[in-house]
This record gives sequence, C-alpha cells and structure tokens, in this order.
Amino acid sequence: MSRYEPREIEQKWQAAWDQAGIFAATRDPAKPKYYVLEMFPYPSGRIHMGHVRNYTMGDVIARYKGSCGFSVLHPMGWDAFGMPAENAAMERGGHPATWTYDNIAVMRDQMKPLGLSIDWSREFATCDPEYYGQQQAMFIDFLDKGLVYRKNAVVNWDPVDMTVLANEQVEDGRGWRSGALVERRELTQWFFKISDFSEELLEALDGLDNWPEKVKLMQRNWIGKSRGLEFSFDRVGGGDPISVYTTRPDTLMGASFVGISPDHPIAKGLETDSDAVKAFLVEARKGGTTEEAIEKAEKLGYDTGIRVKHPLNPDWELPVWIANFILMDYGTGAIFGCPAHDQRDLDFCRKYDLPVVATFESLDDPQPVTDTAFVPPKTEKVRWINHFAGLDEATGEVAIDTTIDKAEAEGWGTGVTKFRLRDWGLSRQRYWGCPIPVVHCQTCGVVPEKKENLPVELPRDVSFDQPGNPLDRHPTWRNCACPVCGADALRETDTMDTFVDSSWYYARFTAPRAETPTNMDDAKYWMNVDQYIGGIEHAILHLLYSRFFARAMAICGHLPDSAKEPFDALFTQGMVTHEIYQTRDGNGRPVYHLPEDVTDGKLADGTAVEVIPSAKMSKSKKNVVDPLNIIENYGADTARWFMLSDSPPERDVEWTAAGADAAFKHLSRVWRMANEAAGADDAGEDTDLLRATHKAIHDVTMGIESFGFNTSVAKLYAFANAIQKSKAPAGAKRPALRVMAQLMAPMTPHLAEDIWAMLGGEGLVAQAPWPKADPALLVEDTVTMPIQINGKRKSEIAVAKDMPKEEIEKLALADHAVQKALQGGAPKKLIVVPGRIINVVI
RNA sequence: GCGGGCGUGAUGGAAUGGUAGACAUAUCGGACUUAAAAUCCGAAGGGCGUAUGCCCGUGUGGGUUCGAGUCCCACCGCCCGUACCA
Repeated sequence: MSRYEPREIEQKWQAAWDQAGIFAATRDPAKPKYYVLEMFPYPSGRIHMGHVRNYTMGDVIARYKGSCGFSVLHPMGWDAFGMPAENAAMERGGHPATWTYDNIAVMRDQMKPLGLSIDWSREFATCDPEYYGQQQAMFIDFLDKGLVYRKNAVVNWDPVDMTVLANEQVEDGRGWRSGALVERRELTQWFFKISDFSEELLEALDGLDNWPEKVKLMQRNWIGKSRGLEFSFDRVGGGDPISVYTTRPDTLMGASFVGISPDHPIAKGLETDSDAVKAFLVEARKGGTTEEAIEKAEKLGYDTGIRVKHPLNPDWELPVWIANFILMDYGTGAIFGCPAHDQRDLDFCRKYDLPVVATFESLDDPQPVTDTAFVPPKTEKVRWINHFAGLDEATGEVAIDTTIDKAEAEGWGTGVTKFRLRDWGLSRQRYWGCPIPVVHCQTCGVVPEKKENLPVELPRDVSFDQPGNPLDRHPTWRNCACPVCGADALRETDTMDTFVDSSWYYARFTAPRAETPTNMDDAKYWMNVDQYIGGIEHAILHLLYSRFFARAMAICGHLPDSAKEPFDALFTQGMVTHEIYQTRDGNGRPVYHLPEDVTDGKLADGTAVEVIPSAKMSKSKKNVVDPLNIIENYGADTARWFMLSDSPPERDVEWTAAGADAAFKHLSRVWRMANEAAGADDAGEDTDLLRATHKAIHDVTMGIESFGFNTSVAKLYAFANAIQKSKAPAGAKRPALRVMAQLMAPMTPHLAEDIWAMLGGEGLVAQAPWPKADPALLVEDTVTMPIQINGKRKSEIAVAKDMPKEEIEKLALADHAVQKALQGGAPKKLIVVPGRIINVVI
C-alpha cells in the first residue's frame, strides 16, 4: 500500500483499540483522574456535523489527557425523552419508545466510525426504566427534604384541541395544529424549590474560574438579585391594601397609577362580578406565556375604578389598572407606574391619557419628557426636582438607598431583596417523560409512591390519535393502591420536564449500573466533570438546573458536598453552518436543494440556484451535510481534522466541500511523507528540524490546553511544511514525523496510529506519553525588532536576544529610517520594549 | 421588549495593548506530463508608482495611549437565550 486509504486504516485501528480495551474508564488510585463530558445528544434520528464537532473536541481533550497520564472518563448517552418522539407517533404512527430506540441504534452506528475514545460500556438512555426509576427515587428524596411542592402556574392552553402547548408549539399566538388563539390558563403543577438556592447559585458563580465570563454573566442576570422597597397602597373606601414591590422607590413622587397583573387576586375577584372585567381579562390572557410574547404584546389596560392613596400624601389618589404586561410571578404581582422614568409605563400612560410627572432631570441637558422616558444609569448623578426626602443632586443608587431608609424609619415600607429566578416548574402534561411517582388518595392526599414499587413504568399500550396526554385517558394505568392506606387511588399523570433527565446524567455516568442513583465511591473518585463541552444555547437553563440538582443531590446524600458545582470547566462551542441553495416554484415560494445536488451553483438540469449565506444546518432548509457521507468519501480523520481547523471552537464554523478536500489533501501529504521516511533508519540530527519539532510540540500543546484547536492545526501545517522543505536526510526526518504522529493523535487518531507504526513507534500512539518541548530549543539567538516612528512601522533591526536596552536604543537611533526622520534632531521620546518593539516619538 | 455574544483580505481565520492578515481555501504564474489529474515551486490586503517608496486599511463614529483588531462610549448588522424545543 502506498496511498493513504482511510477506510482500511480506520477500521484496522479501531479494532486495535477495542482489543486493547484502552478506553474503558477504571478507578486507578495510582493516577489522577480526568472526566471529559460533551453534552449528550437528543436521539433525533441521525447525527449531524454539529455532533461531530462537539464530540471531536471532547475526544481531543480526552485523548490528550490520557497521553498526559490521567485516568480518563469519557462516556456517552442519550437525552431520550421529549416531544419529538410523540410528534413522530402522531404523524407516522408507531410508538415513541420504538422511534427513540431505533434512532439511538442508528446514531450509535454513525458515531462509532468516528473513532471516539468513548467508554461505551457506560452508555444509557434517559428513557431506560433503570435510569428514570432512579430519578423517581431522587424525586421522592427531594419531596422528603422539602425541595418539591405544588402550586398554580400559567400554561399555554389551546381552546380547540383542549390541550396544553409547549412554547415551541405556539406560533404568533396561535396553536400550531388547531390554529386557535392560545390563552394563558392556570394549572396546578409540581415545582422544584430552586429559588431557595438563589443566593448560593449566584455567589458560587464567583468560584467558577474556568467558566466563560459570558455564561456567568448571563446566569447572574437571570438570577437577577435586586434590592427594592415593598409597601402598600391603602384603598380609598376600604378593602385590602395593595402590596407592591419596586426597585425604583426613588421615583415614587412620579407615580401616576397602580398596575396589577391579570392573575392578581383583585383582578380575579372583579372578574366574577363584572362582565366588562371578564371581557378584558379574556383579551389580556390571549397569547403565549413566553416573556418575549408578553413583553412585545400591545400594552392593554383596564381601569378597575378602584382608587388608592399615595403613601406620602393621603389626598393624592391614584387609579388601579389591570395591565397585561405585569407578571404575577415576580414581586407581588402589582406595581406603581412612573411614566417619566420607565418607557413601558410611559407608553401605557400616553395610551390611556394618564399624567406624566418627572422626579429628576439631567444635570447638563434637562429636557421635558415627551415620548422617551428619561432613564439614565443608576450611577449617574441627576438633579432631583421632586423627592420627598429633599434630595438635590444625587445618583439613582443613593436616592434608592435614601428612600428605603426613610420609608423604614417612617414605618410605611420595608427594604427587601428579591430574585428574578422563579421556581422550576417540572410538570408536563405529556406521555414520553419520566412519570412523577406520586399517588392521589382521597383520604391521604398527595403521597409519594413506595420506593420498592419503583420504577413507575410508562404503559406501552397507548395511542396518539388524539391530542392530550395518553396517560390521562389510559383505562387502567392510573388505578393503583394508595402507598399509605392501601385504598384505591389514582396515579399522577404528569411527567417530568426533560431538563430533569439532563440535570444529573453526568453523575449517573460515574456508576451507570448502580442500584441507587449514584455510588458514593465512584462519585467521589470521578466527580467533578473536569471539562464540560456543549452549546451556548444551554448557558442558562440546563446549566443552572444542573447546578441546583447537584446541590439537591448532595443534601439527599447522592453526591459528596465537593460535587455541588458539578462542572469545573465549561467550554461553549459554536454551531456548524452551511450555505442554503434555493430556487423558486411557480408561485414564487422557495424550494430548497441538498448540497450534493448542487455543482458550481447549478442543479443537474442546469438551473442556477440562489445561494443564501451560511445558516445553522436544518432539515427544512436542506443545508445538512451527513457525516456518514463524509466518512465514506474521505474518512473520519478528514471530518475530524476539518471540524478542528480554521474556525475557533467557540465560533460557528461553515462546512464547505473545498475545506473537506483540503483537509483530506493534507492528511494524504502527511501519510506520504511518513511513507517515504518509513524505509530509513533513524540517523543524523538536523538542528533546524529539531527546533521546528520542539516549537511544534510547544505550540500544539498550548493550542490544545487553551481550546485553540484551530491554532494547533495551523501549527501542524507549519510543522509539516518545515519537514517537507527540510534538506535533512530521511533518517533525520523520522523522529520529527513520529512527533508529528503524537501531536496529531488526539485529532486524527487513525492516521496517527498508522504513521506511528510505519515509523517504528512503540505500541499504540494512543498510549504513548505526550512529548515535552525542550525550552532550550525554543529560544532564538537573535530577534528581529520592528522600529516604529510615531507608532507606524518604518524599519527593523536584528539584535541578540539578551542585548541590553541601552544598546538597542543606540542601534535604533543609528537606523537609516530613524536618522532620516529625525533630520539631525533629538526624539521627544524613545520607547524600547525588549524583544518586542521600538517606538521613536518625534 | 429584555439579557448575553460576535463583526479583520475574494473566503475561513491569526495576532500576552507592540511588525495586522500566521496557517489554509479560491485565484494567478511556473515545473513535471503527449495531455490531464495528482504532486511540487512561487505570487498575492486596497490604491498610486518603473522603482527606492508613499497613502489607506480590522462594521460605523468618537475617546484613552508613545502605540488600539485588542481597552472605553455611542450606533448599525447578525447570532444565542427569554423559564413547556432540546
């Protein structure tokens, strides 16, 4: 064989790794451990290039750490519950379980040829009863510790299909199947008390040194700690006072109305008495539940006729309005509106002709408020024209503190700290999820199932021919005995949010077959995850829920305290994108075409296609590249190499056929170079080659350590160029190429094994210790220093690496370009940064 | 709406506040070949110029600095999230 044949060598070396069993994770007390985890996939049907990129990155880390002497855990599993399986059952018939397990089989078969260093013996799917049974056991433990409770919460209600919709199933305020206008309706739901941990989840972010700042910032803002004032408005003519919470109590003198949520008890009270209120609330409850939909919806208000007294002036009466943009979940579900300093309130007041009174104005440019509210940063000093505490010039921050202090001293309000973070609603009115293991008994109430009766398994005999939850209409599954009194009782038919499944899978991987949720010895050895890799789209929910879950598990004795923050380091990788090819049908509607059907911008019949710039790969746009095709045409190493080259891992990467070609060509070239050197014996030493080798070791290692895989790849290109251009004999190139094999092994493991073997490497390169760079070979004797004149590069000089500053200065001033610019004069300033730059300021 | 991020040649991108464009793609020129493919060698940010060279240049506009792609402010565009997609 004298050509690079990926199909042959990839199978050969995968078999060799299997036989040596080198990827099985074992607790080895003699070694430090390293746990690499990529976010596990949803079994949608086929793997896509995004998966390839994600798992290749994890594999580089796993293989690299293995070479560095760590005992590595690199597992894989399936996030297998969720809506698409039910949708498939509705559309095509069949059972969600069949669909899911078939998909898993296909995707596993697609992943194996990638040659990932995964310990497949630990694989599980979250829909395995062995997994979700342990999840149910934990739910019961959480219930026991007061971490779970029930309360009412708002859901999307489809009034035609009579069913609850996911946010994703609401399009422009309408149900995706029925097309009916969606309403917000209350339902009793199960909740995790994540809000008990608000402060801790916020504070602990400071300790996550190896998390991206942007993720920590997003979580901080999401948790949303705020200090504000809680106080009550007394009602004119009696009745319960209305309690409000505000983060801007300093603007109280600019209040023009009190607003309450459509779900506020007062609004609900009025609803039963008044047809007008009822009609308004029907209107106000239209639309989906997302924050975005609520914020962007047209602001609607209804004057209840109720009047309240301003707390600082009993003669000042404010109207109480029901407003559709006020959330019952935040604060007290009631606010006071200050239109001058809040855009939303201003829009509302302009619409309903309510007064606008400014409480402060800009110091340098006072303007009356017209259509734009004056909302300077809280740190900016402003002039107070309307404040009861007699402020003159002060920042918002100071004014807020002053206001709270005065309210507390006068006894009409209390300074309180609140969080934006809401409790985690986990109830789903769907079949394909983990059943919530509780029983509703007429005498005992809502009680947990006995642990010995777990798992509460999903029934197989269900149908999806009508909307709604099949568990609700199952003839027998609901019937059970009360675990407390033994009387006839009914099972809970809600299942769990799939975020629950993914909130502890990382812990389960440490002991995937244990008879309890975890095994303490394994958890203590393997936890925490040393490097977690996944998409930025999970920056908030999945990661926050996992952080909560690890704490809850520690409280229940399922994880050591040291695992409360389960992910030591986090890396968020970008998407894989591709151009979209489209033509138009007779009605001008777009028709999409697969990349393999387009050559040079044309279809097979010669029709020119419109090329739309890169977008996330999606089936509907047909811009999906199937990894299996790439592996068949070029081999897994080419797919892996391409995924690592060019684009920085945290950024999106565009898949291009040209890029794949180039990757393949380079791998072929490396293989050829090795093949040419294979016949020789190690002989002779070449200083330049030796320097290039050690520079490559240093640079490639730095790249991997800092998640700069694209720069590692660039350095490997440069190293290959250096070897190719070197005039050294084949015998001197052999050791350099063996190092090349080692440095490439984490990225293109099959090719690396093959050339390692060719060049007389010992054993498997996957098990060879990572090479170390000799610092002595990394420093150059002379360095070229650029000379700038007034910050612009004009010349350069070569100096010895240890030349003292004074001598460099002399040389620089003697430089031709500098002499010319100075014209006999003296420079104003001379900056010399040794080894870096010289700047002559004239 | 709100929170977060990104923006550099024809293209993907590189660059601890210190020579902008490493490395690669496409392109062009050359070698090899009967020819092509493959492979190898070389050119190349834009403008002006025969050339030494000069000017411009990291989304737009300001600022800090001896020096800014990098730090600060404002704006534009795109992407992610927005609590029932996973």
